[in-house]
Amino acid sequence: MARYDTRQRRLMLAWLGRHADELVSARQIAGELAGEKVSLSAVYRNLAELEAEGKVRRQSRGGGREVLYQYTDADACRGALHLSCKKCGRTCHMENEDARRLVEALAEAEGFELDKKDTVLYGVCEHCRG
Amino acid sequence: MARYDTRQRRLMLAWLGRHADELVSARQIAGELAGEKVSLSAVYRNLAELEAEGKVRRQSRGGGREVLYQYTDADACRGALHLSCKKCGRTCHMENEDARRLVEALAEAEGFELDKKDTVLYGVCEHCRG
DNA sequence: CTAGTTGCAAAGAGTTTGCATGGCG
DNA sequence: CGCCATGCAAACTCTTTGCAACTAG
Repeated sequence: MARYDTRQRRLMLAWLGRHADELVSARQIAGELAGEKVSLSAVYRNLAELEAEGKVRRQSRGGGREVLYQYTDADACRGALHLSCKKCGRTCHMENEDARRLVEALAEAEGFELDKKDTVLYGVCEHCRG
Repeated sequence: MARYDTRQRRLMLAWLGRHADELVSARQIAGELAGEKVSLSAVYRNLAELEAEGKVRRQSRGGGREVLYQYTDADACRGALHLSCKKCGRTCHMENEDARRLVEALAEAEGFELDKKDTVLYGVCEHCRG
């Protein structure tokens, strides 16, 4: 995957880098890069590839009415729980120790085995609460 | 909304009642009721109405690749956290007291204000763990 | 030169909508 | 009878795919 370093891929990664951890739609990315002549299909194909590589996470909002992509550092995600802020759209990672404790408490109280990589907690982040 | 009591609506509610708390797709519902001559558009329109009434929750799986509906008792959902089982597809409600504690712990540890009605925790339920 | 990538347009899947018809009250 | 709901097909949106042209290595 991603064997060639193309102009489109480079532009996309550059844009994503400037918007790391934000939730953005495919259309939005294509719109931003339209001036640079990057087609919508290239955006979709590269997003799929980045998702397979674990560099992009795909998630939805509004019960599936909106599909959004998020460029993240894969390492920061390992074993972390995702907290998505409804105000600023950013995602923070719950610290591993806290996450582990939460998962444990859930297993004990409800007998429910939480899958961290599939769940996203929605709410308002520390920064936006001020 | 739902001012008339139609045959289609009655059939849909009956079927949903038999599958309460399960995650089902619109297509699946329409398929089950196809023999009863209920059109796909009626299914969609009634689902939208039920969602507006708070009797059906819409949620997605696989980052938006799948949109599923869930018929729930609105009262049981008040203030509860949803736990969705990836194996049996059922949703259980986390007890209020436990949910409250979790929300509090999250606020304290991460400064994150969890929105219960928007988040769904994925994993494996007590029953399926055996 | 060879193989991965792109662009475009067509194909798909899922969902919504317009309009005439049908059915509840 | 009046108005809401339904069915059907067309319209839409988002995403994927086929294929010829292009380009990185």
